[in-house]
Amino acid sequence: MPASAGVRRRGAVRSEEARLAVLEATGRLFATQGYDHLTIEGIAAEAGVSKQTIYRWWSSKSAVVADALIEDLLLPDRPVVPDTGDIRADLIAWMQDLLDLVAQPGNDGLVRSLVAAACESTDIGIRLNDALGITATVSARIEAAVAAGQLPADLPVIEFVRALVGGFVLHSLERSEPAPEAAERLVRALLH
Amino acid sequence: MPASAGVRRRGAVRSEEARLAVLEATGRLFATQGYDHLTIEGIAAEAGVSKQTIYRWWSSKSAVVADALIEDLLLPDRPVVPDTGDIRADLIAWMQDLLDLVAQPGNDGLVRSLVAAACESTDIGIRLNDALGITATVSARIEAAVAAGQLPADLPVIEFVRALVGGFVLHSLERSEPAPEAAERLVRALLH
Amino acid sequence: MPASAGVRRRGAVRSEEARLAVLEATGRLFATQGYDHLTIEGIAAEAGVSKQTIYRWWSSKSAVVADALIEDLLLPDRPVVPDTGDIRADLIAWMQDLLDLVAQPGNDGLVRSLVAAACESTDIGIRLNDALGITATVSARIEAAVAAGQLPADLPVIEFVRALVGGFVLHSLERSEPAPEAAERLVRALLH
Amino acid sequence: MPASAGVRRRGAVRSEEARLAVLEATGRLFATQGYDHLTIEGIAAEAGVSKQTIYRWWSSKSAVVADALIEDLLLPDRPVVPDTGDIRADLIAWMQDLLDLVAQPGNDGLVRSLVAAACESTDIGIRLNDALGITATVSARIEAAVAAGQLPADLPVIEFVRALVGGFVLHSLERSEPAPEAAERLVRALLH
DNA sequence: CCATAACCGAGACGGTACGTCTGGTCTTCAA
DNA sequence: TTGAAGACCAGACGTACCGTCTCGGTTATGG
Repeated sequence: MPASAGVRRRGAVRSEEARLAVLEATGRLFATQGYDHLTIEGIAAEAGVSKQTIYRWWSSKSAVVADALIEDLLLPDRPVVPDTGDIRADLIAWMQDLLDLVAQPGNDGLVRSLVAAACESTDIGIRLNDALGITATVSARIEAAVAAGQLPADLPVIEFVRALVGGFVLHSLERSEPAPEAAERLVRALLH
Repeated sequence: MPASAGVRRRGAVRSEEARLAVLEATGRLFATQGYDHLTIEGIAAEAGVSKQTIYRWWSSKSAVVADALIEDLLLPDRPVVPDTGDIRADLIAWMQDLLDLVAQPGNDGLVRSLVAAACESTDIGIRLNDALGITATVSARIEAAVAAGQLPADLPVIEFVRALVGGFVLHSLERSEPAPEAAERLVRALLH
Repeated sequence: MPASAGVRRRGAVRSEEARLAVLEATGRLFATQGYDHLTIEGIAAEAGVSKQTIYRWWSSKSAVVADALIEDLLLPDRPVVPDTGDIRADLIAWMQDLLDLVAQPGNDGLVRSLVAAACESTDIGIRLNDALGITATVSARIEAAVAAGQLPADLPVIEFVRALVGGFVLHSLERSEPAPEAAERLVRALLH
Repeated sequence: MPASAGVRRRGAVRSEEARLAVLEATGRLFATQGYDHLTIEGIAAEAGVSKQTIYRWWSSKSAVVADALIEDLLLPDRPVVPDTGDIRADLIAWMQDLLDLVAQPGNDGLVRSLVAAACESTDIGIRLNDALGITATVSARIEAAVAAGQLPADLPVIEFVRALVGGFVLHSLERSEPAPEAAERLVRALLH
């Protein structure tokens, strides 16, 4: 029995159209301007929505971004972790895809923006992992490799993934020139 | 006579007093308010300096912070990497010191602020590593361990350090509760 | 159905309270500081209003002053032109009242400020005459005198008034000491 | 050689070159930008002179302008009052020349600028009359006309001139369109 | 079939900080 | 000692957003 339905309160219902317009506008502006140049007024204008409508449903800029993140409107085309059975080769390939992605013109500030957003908001920090599919996908592959005996049984998987992604993030923050062997070296630092 | 001195240009010389006052004010405010609540006007007021003097010598907030960073005015008391001969134990101890440092009240947002600053500015991103003494000290210890045969000869040292610090940074961004074995697990993820 | 109402534009309506606070603050500051020491920030602070509210409705300092002028908030107590039937005596009396007004302490720079304002802004220049009541009141008296045969039938009234007030203004700009017969001499220069 | 010169004080003497450069630069900028957009820094730059050199010798912007005025660098080509024996015709002609002068493109703000300068500075206000040649030339003509019996013997000459010029000034401040009979009407307002 | 209540757009409001500009003072160097 | 150069403090400029609020208008229940 859906007791939850309860007394449906009177009045107009939340406009799904407005909700989506806001999140999509956020995605567009995030891609072009980056996180810190994102403004509530800018989102409202881009979405054709009033500021009040945003403030009614989200508490802050970072909350809007966090929502856009879990709706998959910020990073539409994420690389997936391949599965060839060779964990080392798979991680290198995945790392390379990530490096290629951020090396593409227009994606310069993508990592920086995401990290900046994570710095401002606990929510984003937490969801970043989830939304990136990191925990879900990579961790699963790592655990499979552990089970297959390719990696030590007592490997702290979460920390391993964190180190891998963290290495990638710091590399991006340094804006190092894209070295061809960067992916291979990073993985080798962890799997030696 | 040192002709190298060249033609010293005329006019009053830059006030070292003002320069230091700005950087020290930046350090104080950074500690108390964090990077994003830092304002040029606030720094000017705290330093007893006019805004124009800041804009004359620095191009942006992040440039000021970058300078304060390399003058060691942002993180006065950084943990040092111990050297007992056991590289694993040393890294764990160092990691633990770092975790303890950011766990102290008032240092909550320290890592977040630094990373946020690094997101905004290439300079800060680059100098963050240098200024943290990471490259200098940790790398030296790692290389010594490689030379001593404790670590593989072909270990990519830079990437190793990046993964270690990156893991620490992501851990901080997630605001995970401080687990007692966090340091040990992170190091074990890399040295397995 | 009141079709006349038209499409009343949506959104909050302009705050009459804020509008008046700005103009009254302008009047107060104009009296104490004069036109050129008047600042938008000063007006905003005095009025308890944000700068943006001023910039939203007025294009410049002079526009604010022009508005304060036509709302009669700059020169609250202006002398009126008497009407005894003797046009010469009336003009002398009025001139004397004006001279006395600007001779009062605190009113030193009043004329200078008004003229300075008129120099900067076409609007103020035009409204200055209107607002001073010059055109309306004095011109009417002159025309009555013309009709009564006290003055020539072809007297260019506008130019006559302009010369009278202009003489007064130049006298004020010269900061001449207040001569007792100044009013009488000025009128006699015109009515000889 | 005048021994009276006494003990010529030591050190370099004031540079006449710099003094003139400042006044000429002031004249140029005054013509192009008007009084209120004139800045000390702008004059210094235009003159190739340091700010300090200006502040050492003049107390304010208006003092520089006042000096430029009496050196005849602000209004190089002033109309002169003709002398045909017919005082009415002469004044009309002179008035017309003045109106034509300010009607020329580029001279739009000339009167406004001068009056604005006079508003700021007593010195300028006083010298304006002198420098305009008003007192010297016009007054002489008026007095001659009085002596010739063309004007009443008891005419207050100073006030008469003031009314004439004041009428012209107010006319300019109003930015009225240039009427062909403006000069004639203004003079007729005074000589009726 | 209203009345109520919550929605929506628009946009005004008091604020904070921005980055620029000018003013007036000062310090340093060269002549 | 002067003039040129230019750093310094001070503070106003006009702009951009912030987060809150008040409007007039639009749905959707529920009495």
